[in-house]
Formats: sequence, structure tokens, C-alpha cells
Amino acid sequence: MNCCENKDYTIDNEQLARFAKAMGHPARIAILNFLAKLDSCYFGDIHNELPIAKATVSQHLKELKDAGLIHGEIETPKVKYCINLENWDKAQKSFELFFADCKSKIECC
Amino acid sequence: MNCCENKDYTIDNEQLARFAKAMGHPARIAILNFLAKLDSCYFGDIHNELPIAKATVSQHLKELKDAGLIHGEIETPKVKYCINLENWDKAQKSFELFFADCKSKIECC
DNA sequence: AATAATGTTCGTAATTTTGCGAACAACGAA
DNA sequence: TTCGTTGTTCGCAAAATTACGAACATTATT
Repeated sequence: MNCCENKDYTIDNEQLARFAKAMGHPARIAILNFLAKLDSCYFGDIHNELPIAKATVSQHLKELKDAGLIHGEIETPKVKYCINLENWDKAQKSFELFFADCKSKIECC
Repeated sequence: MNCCENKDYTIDNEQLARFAKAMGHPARIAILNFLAKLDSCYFGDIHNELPIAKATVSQHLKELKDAGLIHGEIETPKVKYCINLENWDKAQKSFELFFADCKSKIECC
């Protein structure tokens, strides 16, 4: 392992892992599903769909927001959360590409 | 919240979250990419691709194995890791379905 | 038997994640 | 002003994740 080798992860790998990590909890998958269905996207309704405390829901929403998968805006006195369409497409494409790329190469075992 | 409501997560959500969680670290994404490329799939070669200690690599491999994305077998004196094709397809389809399902419903914001 | 090569497991530490209740902030209504 | 509604943030605790070096196990070679 010499000093010139670059062993860091690629930007693409980091980005995909970030999306995957955000999706790595059933509550957050449920939230994304719910937001996509769009019966409503207010915090209270999301909370109602989930078996966890509102403080915890708020945290999960924050993580999804930090990962770029959703965004929220205040509609006094409620807060409206939505899928972040731009990054949603990006995420979808990242996963598609990942699986497609790998699949085209797999021959093993 | 009465006793008859079922607020648990669905099996599908749990499964997708499990796959996503396993993919939620750049080292594990890198491992999967590497295994798919299949320049080789021995532990030592995987370790060589990554900027982390072998004990850590071993742990990541264990997690990918537990999630069902890869499997490993001993080829004395080495250990050969490979993509688990069956579950790989399952994972791919899970993500595809998730994004497709959501996308068909999104209209928000 | 001693050594070398290959990985796993153990013990440990630092950090992150998950979760909750309580307190808080912002706003509208009584 | 005082409530009530809606969510966030704080403080805390428990558990899981990430990472490492050292020790260990296994097998082949000397």
C-alpha cells in the first residue's frame, strides 16, 4: 500500500450508499411509500401511519431530507412533506445503473 | 391508536430496507461492484481494493452475506466470495418495484 | 515440528442510530 | 391573554455500526 494509491471510495459509490442508507429502515421506506401515494403529506398523517413516537418520525424525516429524498415546507400550522423529485430520479437511476452494471458482468459461481 | 390497528411494517418494506441497509456503506457497494466485475473474488483481492483493515472487510462481507447478497465458500487456503444470484435478482426487483410503484403515484409539489 | 499464508473471531473503543418523553416554539382561536 | 394544535428540538438511554490490532484456526510447505 504505497502513498500514491487512491483507496478512497468513488463519488458514485458514496452517493449510492447514501441513498441506500437513507432507505435502510422500514419506517423510512414506509414514509417514502406513503408520500408517493400522497393521500396526504402532512407530518401528522405520516405519524399516524407509523408505530413510533412523533419525535422519532421527525428524526426519520430529517434523515430522508438530509439524504435529499424528500423536502418539507411549513404550511402553518402544519408541515407538508413531499418527495424530492429531482433527487428521486437521481436515486432511481443510481440503483438502476448499479444493478444493471453489475448484472452485465456477473458470471461467477 | 387502538389494539386492532396493525402498525407494523410490511414484509416487503422490511425486506427492501434490509437490502438497502446492507448497501448503505460505500465499502459494501465497492465490494459488490468488485464481486460483479469478478477480476477475482477471493478475500485477499477484495481486501486489496479497500482502504480498511482485513478484520473490517471480513465484517462487511459478513453483513452482505447475512443480508443474502453474497455468499462465500472456502477454497483452501483462500475464501471465495460471490454474488448470490438468486437474492441479487430479488433485490433488484425490490428496488425496481419500489421506485416504479412510487413514481406512478407521485404528483405532489 | 516449525513456519508461512489466508481469513475469522475476539476484545475494545468511538461513533452513530434508534427511540422516547418532556419541553419548547409558532401560530390561530376563544 | 390563555388555550389548543402542530411539529421540532433537547436530553437521555440503549443498541447497533464501524473500525482496528491481536490472537487464533486452518491448511500447506519446509
